[in-house]
Amino acid sequence: MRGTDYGDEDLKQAMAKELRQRLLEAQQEGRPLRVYCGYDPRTADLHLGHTITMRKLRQFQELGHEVTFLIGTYTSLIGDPSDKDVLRPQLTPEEVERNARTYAEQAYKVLDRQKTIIRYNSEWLSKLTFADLIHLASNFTIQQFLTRENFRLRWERNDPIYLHETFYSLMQGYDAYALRADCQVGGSDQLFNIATAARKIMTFLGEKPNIPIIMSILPGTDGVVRMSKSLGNHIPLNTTAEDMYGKVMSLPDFAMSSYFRLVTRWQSTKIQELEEGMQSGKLHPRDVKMKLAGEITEIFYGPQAAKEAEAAFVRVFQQKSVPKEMPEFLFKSGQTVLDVLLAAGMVASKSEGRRLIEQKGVRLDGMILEDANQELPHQGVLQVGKRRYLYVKKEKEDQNG
RNA sequence: GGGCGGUUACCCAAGCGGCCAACGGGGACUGACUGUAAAUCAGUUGGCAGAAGCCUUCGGAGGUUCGAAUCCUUCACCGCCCA
Repeated sequence: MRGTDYGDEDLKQAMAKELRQRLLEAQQEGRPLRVYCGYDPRTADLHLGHTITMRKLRQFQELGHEVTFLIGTYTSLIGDPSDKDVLRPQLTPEEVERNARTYAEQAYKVLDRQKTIIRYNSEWLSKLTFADLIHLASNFTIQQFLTRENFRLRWERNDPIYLHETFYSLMQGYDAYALRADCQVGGSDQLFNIATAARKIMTFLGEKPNIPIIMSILPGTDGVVRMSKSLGNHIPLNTTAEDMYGKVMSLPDFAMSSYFRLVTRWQSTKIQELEEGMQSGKLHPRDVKMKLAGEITEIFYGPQAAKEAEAAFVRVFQQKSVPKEMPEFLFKSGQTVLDVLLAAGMVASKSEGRRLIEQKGVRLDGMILEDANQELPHQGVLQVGKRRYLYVKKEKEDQNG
C-alpha cells in the first residue's frame, strides 16, 4: 500500500481488510482479481502524474492479476469535475478519438503489453437509456454532491454547476459495474467516484462493490501543486530523455521523497537509505536527485538514453559547456544578429530579440552579443538564454559574387 | 419573461473621458548567485524603429468628443436576483 492516500486511516484499514478478504475469495474461485483504472483522454499527452496509477496496475500484473486499462472515451465528453473547481470544457468525439489513440501506446511504457486489457467505456455507456440514467441517479442526492469540496466552492462562489457534471460519477460507477471490477485504482481526487459512487452503483446493481486503491497525487515541478498540464508544471512522457532528466532536476529538494515513492521502481529500503543518507549529510542532495532523474528517465527511455541524458545535463549545466547536438541554421552574410534570431525561430519578434540582447542573454561561442543590429560575426554556437542553442553556419556565397 | 451587474493583455485583476501600451499579483523570460533548470535578489514581459517617435490593443459593430478601456446605441456571451 505504498504511496496510497485515503485521507482517513479508518477507511484505509477497512479497505485493506476488504482487499485481503476479496483476495481469498478470488483464490477460492480460482481467478485473479479484476483491477482497472480509467484514464480520460482529455489531452494527447500523458505526464508523470498519470503513471502513478499505472505503476500500481503494473504491480497487480506482476502479482498475476487481470488488469484493464480503461480509456474514458465517453466520460471525456463531460470532463471530470473532481480535480477542478471550475467547469471543464466538453470535448468533441473527434478530439477524444484522436487523443485516445496515443494513450495506450504511452501506457505501455509502464504496463506489460501482453497482459493489459484495453477497453473503452463508450462500449457500454453509449448504450444506456434515459431510464437507466434515472435509475442510476436515484442512488444519489444533491447534497452528496454539494458537500464535495469542488462543488461546494463553486456553489459558494455562485459559479455555475451544471447538471451534467454530476453524471460523471454515475458513469464512472457504471464503468466499475460493467467491468465487474474487484479493485479500482485512482488518485485521491477520485475518492468519491470510486469509494462512494462506484460502490453504491455496483451494490445497487447486485455486484460486489469494488475496492478503492487510492493513490497520492504527484506534485508538479514546483513541488507543491498537483502535476497538471494546464498548470504548466508537468513532466510529459512524450518528450526527450534530456528534457525529462532536466525537468526532474529542477524539482525542489523537498519534493524528492514524493517522487521516490510514487514514480520510481525502488524498494522501500533503498528509499529509506537515500533519505537517511541525505539527512546525515552523507549523500549530497544533488547526487540523489541525479539518481532520481536517471531512474525516472530510464523507466521511459531505457538505460542507454538515461545515461546520455545525464551526460548532457552534466555538460550543459554543471560544466556549462554546450550540448553535443543542436539544431543548425544557415545564415547569409549581411544578416544581422536580430535577423538570424528571428529567422531561426529563436525569438517570436524583433522586440523580444532586442530585449534578450539587452539583457545579455544572447551569446555566440560564449561571447555576449551586445548589438542587435550588427552583422552576425561568424559561424558558431548561438546561445539564447540558458538552454536554447543553435549552430549557425554561414551559407555558401554565390560563385558570381 | 422582468430587474441588476459583468466581458481588460498568458491567467487573476485594477482603471471608469486626457498623466493608459494600460496599477498590482501569478506565470513566463533574462541576469546575478547556486549542487540545480530550486530558493533568493534584480530586471523584462503588444508590435515597428530604437534617439526621439509611430502603429495596433481593453467582448463585436457603430456613434458622441479636439480626445474613449473609460460616455451613448446595438449585438453576442456570462453571472446574480425576482417569476
